Amino acid sequence: MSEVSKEYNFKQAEEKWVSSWDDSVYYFDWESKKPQYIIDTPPPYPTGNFHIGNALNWCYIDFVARYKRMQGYNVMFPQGWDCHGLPTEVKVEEIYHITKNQVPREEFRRLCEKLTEEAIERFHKSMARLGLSIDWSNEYITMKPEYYVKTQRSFVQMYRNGQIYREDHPVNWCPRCGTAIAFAEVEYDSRTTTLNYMRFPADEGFVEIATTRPELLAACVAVAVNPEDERYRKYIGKTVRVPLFEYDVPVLADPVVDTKFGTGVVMICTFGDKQDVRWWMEHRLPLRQAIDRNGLLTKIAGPYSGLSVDETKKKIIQDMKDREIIFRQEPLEQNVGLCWRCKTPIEILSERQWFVKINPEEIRKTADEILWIPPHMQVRLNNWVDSVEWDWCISRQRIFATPIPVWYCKGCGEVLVAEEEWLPLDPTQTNPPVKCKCGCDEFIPEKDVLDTWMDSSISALAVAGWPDRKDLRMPTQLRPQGHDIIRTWAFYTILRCKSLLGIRPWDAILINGMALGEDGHKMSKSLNNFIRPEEVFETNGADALRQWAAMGGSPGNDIMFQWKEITAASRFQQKLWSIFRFARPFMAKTDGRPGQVDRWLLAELDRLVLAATSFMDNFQFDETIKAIRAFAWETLADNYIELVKARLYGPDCAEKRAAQNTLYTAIETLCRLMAPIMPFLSEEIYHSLTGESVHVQSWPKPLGVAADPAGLAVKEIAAALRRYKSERGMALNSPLPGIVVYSDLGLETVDLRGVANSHVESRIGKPEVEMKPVAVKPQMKILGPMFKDKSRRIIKILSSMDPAEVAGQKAYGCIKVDVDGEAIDLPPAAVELVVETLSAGEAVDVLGVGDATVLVRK
RNA sequence: GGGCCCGUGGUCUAGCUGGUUAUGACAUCGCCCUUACACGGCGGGGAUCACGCGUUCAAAUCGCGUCGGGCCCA
Repeated sequence: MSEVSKEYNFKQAEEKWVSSWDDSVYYFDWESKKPQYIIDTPPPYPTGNFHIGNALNWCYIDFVARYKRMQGYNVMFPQGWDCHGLPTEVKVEEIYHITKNQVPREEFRRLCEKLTEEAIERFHKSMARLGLSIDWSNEYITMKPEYYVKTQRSFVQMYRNGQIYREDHPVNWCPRCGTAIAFAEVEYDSRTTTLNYMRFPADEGFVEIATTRPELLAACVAVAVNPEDERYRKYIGKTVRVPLFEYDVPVLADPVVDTKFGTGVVMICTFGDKQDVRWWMEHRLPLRQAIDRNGLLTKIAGPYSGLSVDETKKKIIQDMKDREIIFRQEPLEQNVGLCWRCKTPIEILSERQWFVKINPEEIRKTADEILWIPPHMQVRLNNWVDSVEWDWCISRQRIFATPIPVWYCKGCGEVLVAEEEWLPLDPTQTNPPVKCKCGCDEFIPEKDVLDTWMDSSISALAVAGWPDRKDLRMPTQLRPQGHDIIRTWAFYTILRCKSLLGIRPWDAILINGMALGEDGHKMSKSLNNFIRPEEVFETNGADALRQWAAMGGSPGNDIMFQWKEITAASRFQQKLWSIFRFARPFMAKTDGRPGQVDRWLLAELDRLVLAATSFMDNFQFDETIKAIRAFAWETLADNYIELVKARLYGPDCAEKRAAQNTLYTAIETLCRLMAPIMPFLSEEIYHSLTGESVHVQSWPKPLGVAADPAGLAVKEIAAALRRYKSERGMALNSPLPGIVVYSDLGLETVDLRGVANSHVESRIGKPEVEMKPVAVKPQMKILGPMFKDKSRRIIKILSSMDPAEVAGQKAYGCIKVDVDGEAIDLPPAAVELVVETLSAGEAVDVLGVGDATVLVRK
């Protein structure tokens, strides 16, 4: 038998298994008769590196995937890459010092693809090192034609179904990125701006208006007042004159106008903010676009045209001050919409864009069919759905994204949407194979591309075999994701799946929290609280990081990265290793009939199996790992192994074989229970024990061993004897002069001898010592429901009674109490007694352990 | 301004469909090198479960309010 090192060499073991495991055992089997379990895994954005937050998310997924596989499911744990989008474009522009328009489209796209491929390679390495059981036969890469053909087909189908349309509509616009963005991509930040008070000439005198955006003066299409506002009632229906630009706009009445803000008169521009859009639509106002796609003022801004928003603001304020149009200014805290990517303030422009219809009712109903873990996360989705005002703008004026498969006829302007069989294609590279209805065969390609969420929101469909497989596997079983993308990825996926197939995308959605740094803040490089998974792989290994993820608490909670958790995880691994090292020479599958102590251990093991199964079924990974640790460390190592050591060291006999067999069963089962959370150490031990991989084994089932109270009693007596020695300063291996154990259970003494290091006698019954009841402990659990409001009185009376008297009555089967003259009978279970054992002989110590009594000769 | 989550020993955390002595980890104190493990063993100390009111025989757990922290949205 080869040497087993004293310390568990996690690095050597983990690296060995990473390079020798055969990934094909994790492949989804499309032909299998087993029940399917498809996980709609997040396709990460391949920029930068795999970070701790990813690791947390993927640990959850891997726990579930491995567990379900062992439970006999045909599991699919696919891995996608959400490649397209602005961050990669921006990175390419940085690296090559170019802008997207300085190189041909195809060239720019190629540079983006190259950068993405490199990132995917890095992610692959980290993921393998973390021990993820990914099904690489189901990898998808959204920038590849094999995937984006699906995105394009989904576009075409939704267009034909009337769920996608093209229209002039206000959109959020990022002037820096030069593209439209969706609301989900707008974030808000509080900034101090200036509220400018200015005078608009009216028929009689002036109307005073307060605005934060004087640079939009040329876009003013109306002013509005509250109809209840006495001050301005006379102006309603009349016009006022826009200063500087000298044209008239109507004065509208709208109850939304806040009479207490500014002067109570608001300028409506197209468009300063979302509220302007609402008013513009409601009152059917004209459009005056003063800002263009580059964030510069248009020609309607007269002298300011061609200037940026900031320049205009400065200049126009000065001009209006000079002419005494602006008569007052004050600072104001205001929330500004920013582009999520580059933090540039967004503008709202009216643009001809492509939109996906949003039906809030349908999304809410579909979300109700999904199991949300934890449930309150569904509220976040509902809040978002309720706040949606416009349809989803899906066209982007960028390059690195899925092309919109559309052309416009040069002759008649007719929109030509590609047929599904023509796909995949890029209209800027390919002409349609048909002529337009008008006979013209010249087309203008659609240069806009699709929002990246159009790619990733069909991930569930794509992995389940849509659109080509006849045996489409929808709905999938699980969507794991973070709570930060509920309003985007979860929302869009539900929307698209419902629109395309009319069903829910998943049976359940499991939300993980964010990984926080040790200081409790979100991990970021700028806060210097950033830990890379690779660091942990080096110092403590992947299993330790996985245990941290499991220990983090209930799903959905943000969890802090803590080195002490990693250290604790490593210690547990070392403990398991020591257990294995000790047990290895003894473990064997033999015929020994289990004794009382063995049966106790096996019953505890059954309890662990049942608990772990229920925890895993409910995604309570923290409870699972805690239960495993408690069993391995306390039950198995500190109690069972200490008890059976003497038997194992002794010569071959039935009792020894029973212990050998029990030890084998316990460790073999433990490995299978640990396999989803600690795949490396479990494999290391299991493989050495059986020669097989633990990852193709089944999840343990209880053996059906009934708990034997005698085994538990022996374990407790052993603990009491160890304590007895410890308290008297005796070495734990020093012999006690002699022990007699009294119990009605007929206790086996074989293991007590090893603990006492002396002869142990077991007798039935009670010893000749006085057992004196000294206190009565009322059992509220029983008394409360039985006697309700009387229970408080009963407790008082019980505590005033002689404990010996109560003990006597309890033994008799009924405790009589007198409550204010009323005689009440209590069941024996209503009280427990605290018993003090008094030594009768002079040379004996008496230990009361449960129902057993131990006499220790002095 | 609205919604959601959270506030438990020094630190982090479990429990929260109400019912013995409130879970675990780390830290801390005492004793112990007992032939798997000192990254160990045995034992101990440490919590008015944020605060207030209420419901109840009984509240960390349910309700209302206050304060504090976080997230999402306007």
